[in-house]
Amino acid sequence: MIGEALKGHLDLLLLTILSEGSAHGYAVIDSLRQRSGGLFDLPEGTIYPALHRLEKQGLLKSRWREDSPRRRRVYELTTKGQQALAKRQDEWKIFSRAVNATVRI
Amino acid sequence: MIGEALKGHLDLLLLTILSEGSAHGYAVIDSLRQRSGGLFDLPEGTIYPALHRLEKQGLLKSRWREDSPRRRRVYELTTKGQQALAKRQDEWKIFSRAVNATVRI
DNA sequence: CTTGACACCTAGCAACACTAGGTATATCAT
DNA sequence: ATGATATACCTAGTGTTGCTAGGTGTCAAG
Repeated sequence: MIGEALKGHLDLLLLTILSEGSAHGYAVIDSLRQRSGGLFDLPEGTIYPALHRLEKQGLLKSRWREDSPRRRRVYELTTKGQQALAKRQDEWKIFSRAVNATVRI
Repeated sequence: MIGEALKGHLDLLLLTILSEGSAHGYAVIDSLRQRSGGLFDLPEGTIYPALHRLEKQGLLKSRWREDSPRRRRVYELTTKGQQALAKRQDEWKIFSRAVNATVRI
């Protein structure tokens, strides 16, 4: 990635992906890579702890999917997670606008 | 500020401010507050260490301005700092575009 | 049967913004 | 005079975070 740029914005990305349907960790990594045009090619050591953190905060809930050939932990947004997503979207808009205003782009 | 959102983007802001003329720390804080519409109201404990860091990296150079009533350390961009600014601007564009693409704003 | 993709996990690290304290000078109101 | 406020600088320590680097195990392809 680009240094420390992602810090503080990863939650928004994860919540966004999961707002469009439940998914397991590895699939989230793929989605992020595809939707960002390859920029967000994040290591597992970034994604898994982040998902655990979000679940701990009550924004996600997970279950083991046993019917698939491989064991997978599938995450989905909680109601609280949906509200958090809306808030993070607002914060991103405000933040990016403020950066653009400061940098004059 | 908004949590950890600023992390990794502060250098871009500081280099931008100083690219438009030399300034001392306190003035930089004011500029950031004004240009961001009040959002970037950053504490001195954020600004001063950041300026020191940038100077250590050779992107800024500073001198004590003695002719003003108060002692002030005035910073200005080096050539290396100008190049770094251009790079940070590119990175910000790429990053914000990728976030917007992922979030679909 | 070994290589690689899939799929999960975590301890420890490095970087960063920030808190909370400090020093000192100038200005303004009481 | 004097206390308060704004200006102007500094830094040790903290908390959060993304990432590195290691690990386990399954499955398909060569």
